[in-house]
Order: sequence, then C-alpha cells, then structure tokens
Amino acid sequence: MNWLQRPMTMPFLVRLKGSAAIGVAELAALAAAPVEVRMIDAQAAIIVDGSRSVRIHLLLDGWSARFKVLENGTRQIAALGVPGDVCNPEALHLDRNDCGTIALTRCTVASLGREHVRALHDRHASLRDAHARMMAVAGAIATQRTVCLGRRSARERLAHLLCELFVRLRAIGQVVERSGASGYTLPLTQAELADVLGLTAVHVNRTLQAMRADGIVQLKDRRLTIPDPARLARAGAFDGAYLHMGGDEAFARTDTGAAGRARATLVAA
Amino acid sequence: MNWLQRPMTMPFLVRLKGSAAIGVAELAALAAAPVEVRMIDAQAAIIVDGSRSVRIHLLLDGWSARFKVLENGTRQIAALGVPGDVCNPEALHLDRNDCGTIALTRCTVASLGREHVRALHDRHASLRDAHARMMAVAGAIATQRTVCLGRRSARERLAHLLCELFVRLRAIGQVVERSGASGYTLPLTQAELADVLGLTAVHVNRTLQAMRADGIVQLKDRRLTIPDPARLARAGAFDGAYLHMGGDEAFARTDTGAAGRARATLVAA
DNA sequence: CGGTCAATTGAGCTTGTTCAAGCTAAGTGG
DNA sequence: CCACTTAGCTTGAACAAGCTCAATTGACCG
Repeated sequence: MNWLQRPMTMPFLVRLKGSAAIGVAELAALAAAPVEVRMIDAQAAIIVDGSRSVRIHLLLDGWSARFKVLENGTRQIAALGVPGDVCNPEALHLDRNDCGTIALTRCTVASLGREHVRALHDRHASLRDAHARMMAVAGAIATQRTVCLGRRSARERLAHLLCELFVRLRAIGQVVERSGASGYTLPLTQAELADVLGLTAVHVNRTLQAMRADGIVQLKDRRLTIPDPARLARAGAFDGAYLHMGGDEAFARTDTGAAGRARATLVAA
Repeated sequence: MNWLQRPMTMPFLVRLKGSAAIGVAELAALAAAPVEVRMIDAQAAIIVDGSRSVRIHLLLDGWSARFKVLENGTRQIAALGVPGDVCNPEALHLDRNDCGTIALTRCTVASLGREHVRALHDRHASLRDAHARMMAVAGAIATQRTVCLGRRSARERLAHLLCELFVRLRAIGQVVERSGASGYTLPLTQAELADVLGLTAVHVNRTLQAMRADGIVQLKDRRLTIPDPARLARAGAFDGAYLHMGGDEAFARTDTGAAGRARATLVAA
C-alpha cells in the first residue's frame, strides 16, 4: 500500500492541507515520489547533528526531538516533533543539519531526497507554500520557546508547553475529551521535559507535583489530563496565535484586532 | 538615487549575494520594485506585534530587535537585526506578525508589499532561494538562542552572543581589526543585552565586568573590543557553523567531517 | 543647574540546582 | 516463582546563580 494511503499518514495530510490548498494533483505527485519509509526505535537517531542535509524527513507517527548536546554533557531540546511534522524543513535550504534529531518514541519516518522535494516544489507551487508555511510556524515556535526560557518561571514554562502541545495535537485529532476534561498522550519522561524546558528533572518533578496539587493537570502513565484548559492557559500565559492552527476555542484571545492582541488576554471557558 | 545603489544598501546586497546566485536581472527587478524606504528613530516601532503582515521589511542600516512583552511587563528580545537582515522573512507565509520589531538605533528600513515580493519570487527563483535561506538561517539562530537560554550560564550566553554578532557583522564588513584585536560597534544598552540573554541588567553588568577583568572583552562607549576572538569563542563554547556564513578563520572547527562536528571543538588562534 | 539615561554597587533573598538516596513497577534469567 | 536489574519518579538538604530593591555615580542635554 502506498505510504500516502496508510491511516498513519493522516496527521501529515491534515497538516499539509491546513498549510496550503492541496489538490489531487499534488497528492498524486507525492504518492509518485520516491519516498522511503523507515521505522525507528525509541532513542535512536533520525538525523545526526552536523550531517549533510540530503534528505527531508517527515514524522508520520511517534514523537521526535531536535536537540543539541553541549560540551558539559547537558542536553537542550530545541523542538519537539509530533505526528505530521517535518523534522528538518530548513534542510532544503542549508547544507548541514545544525542539530540532531532523535526518536522519543518508536517512530515512523518518511524521507525524501532534497532534489525530489525541489522537483515537487517546481511542479506544484502549493507544496512549496505548504513547506514554507511549516518552516515559518516552526520558527514561530522557536521564537516562543526562546521567550519562555528567557522570561518565564518553571511553572509557566511547563504550562505553556502543555498548552502548545494541546493545540498541536488537537490539530491532528490526538486530543481526547472525556467528561469535560481534555487530555492527550505525553510520552516524554520528566528528564526529557526538563531538557525541553531548560530545567532539571528534579525541578520538573516538583513543579509538576505543585500543578497536580493545584488541580491544573494530571500526568500519570504518559497520559496528561487537563481538567480546565482555560485555567492551564492562564497558568502559562498562553496565546496560541503563533501556532497559526486556528481552532482556538479553548485558548482564544478576546478579540482579533491589533490592539486586543497586544494585551493578549485569555478567555475563560 | 535608486535605493539599491545607495552605499547604505551594501550590507543587504552582500547578504543577498551570499544566499543565492544573484545576477543583474535580479538586481534590476529589485531596483524596479515599488520599495518604500523609511527612516525610523531609535526605540520606535518597525512592526507592531500582532499586526497583519502585509509588508516585508529590510533593515538597510541600523539595529533592530524582535521582541515580546509579557503580561508581567518584562520583555524578551527574540532576535537582533543588523544591517542587511530581513526583519520578518516569515511574514511572507503567515498572516500576522507574531512579535513586535523595534529600532534599537536610528534605522533605515526598506519595505515591500507581500504581493510584490511574491511577484519577484515568481520571476526570479534565486530571489526566492535567497529569501528561504535567510529565513532558514534566522531559524537556526533562534534554535541556538534557545539552547543558550536553556543550558548556558550568564557568562557563556554573553560570550556566545558576542561571538555570533562578530560573525554576522564580519560578513557585512562591520568588524574592524586594530593592532591584533578585533572589534565592532555594539549599540545595545546593558538592559537591552539583558532582554536578549534572559537576564537582568544588573547581572549583565556584573558578568560584563568579570569578563572585562579577565581580559576577554572591552566594552566602552558602544565599542566592543575583542583582544583574542578564539578565547571569547572558548568562553562561549561558540561554533559558528549554524550561521552558514563561511569565513570561520577565527572561530573554526577542527575539521568539517560529521564526526568532528559532533564534538564541535574550537581552534585556538 | 536640574533632569534623564545608563552604568555601577551593595545586601538580602528566591528560584532552581546538585548530590544523594530511596522507591515503584516492569522486565529478565534462573 | 523469586532474586536481580533497570528506568523513571520522588524526596531531602545544602548550595549557588541570578534576582530584587535601592541607592550612587557620571555623562550629557536643554
């Protein structure tokens, strides 16, 4: 069966269609492209830091992380990848991968040579648009992460991250609602969360406990439960506009005018 | 006189030519485009947070900063712009500007409507390539900043930033060498540096003093002097590969193989 | 001369780190 | 079925990097 038709590819198609006007011609072109689909074990490398960027990798299923290991042995995760994300969109334009990418869970990754991606873009402008848009959103996420690491407390960072993942996962249908509360599978260990948030595992643990005690979130056996998304958003001062994924019912701003956005207010549900 | 022919535009042309193969046709197209050139006072807004991204802004001269102001009144600068940079490359692909941009010094900014930029790209693939490449590099810088904020000490962050600016300014010919030492004009106040580095102005002050005492840098009257660039690079664990700007004599890695890059070693001068 | 902006200094305090140990649940081999 | 291991989570106590608040200095400007 063609990789595009597997149920597993749904998240990617959703993201693609959400990023540009994709028609049958584009899908046919994608289906015809020489895509290689790989299965990757948890903790295994998807892209090695500093390697030549000859292929573009699509994360069809599972979670990935882009990271840097520092001289002192610590690690910082610069970005998380969820199903449907492009692991290294900028590889199309740069010669080398500036950071490594690993699988956080068992992953299914589709990859395609740069030349083939370029060929697709030359024939189908909307594919190029989609690619550019995904790259732009990845940049916005990176900017937002920088802001969080620079100016937010541990609790805010954690809440903000959980909100971001909420919106991203909701976009691909991986948020479930059960008796009012929302939730999703969060496959990261506390140590991995720490590497995303620029904290230590110990502190993530304590922060998580405090938030649990306050009833803001539950995290047990890789399941995250959010009793009141609006409350979590408030705790993380979260405004999801930067994700450009629409559907902000739970995390909406009060209005959409420039003035309103300046004082990004969060709506109570 | 056409904006493209002003001496002030040099940095932009250097960056442009460094990003793709730009010929006379492309330059002519740029010269013919309806570009609006503005002068902007220090501290004035170039782009307001949350506004519709209808124009692409080129920073011809002066320094700018992309920033977010948080609910608690603090500010985080997510990126610095130096002459030749595109302020908001991703605006071509997203509807709204996700953060504000201000002039840190008096600036000269050229701007162009999205539609005109798109038209240029449609006619001249190399202009599109250059744009994409600049966006990719901006992303790499953001990633690197995230790593710094998450896992580096104040001193390392500061040293790293000064190294990065060294490379970026050298690329546009704004680093001067005098009796062995290198230097450039750094127009930021300590408070602004703090907003870039995720620190307080007080702590930047003390960190700067310590580095001064160690003879790593001099910063006086907006002039930064670096007696020994390799030493500064070591202090900031800096590897400039992510800037994709070549010319790493002073900040080179030991080798260019994948293995070598993994343990990014810095060369002593 | 008063006013403003930036840099500087001091003292006390907080957030988050470090180090170390203990705990739980899920394998795994005998 | 049980000893043994391992990975992840939890806890405690001491510690430190960086923050806050507040005051001082110096330069420039009108």
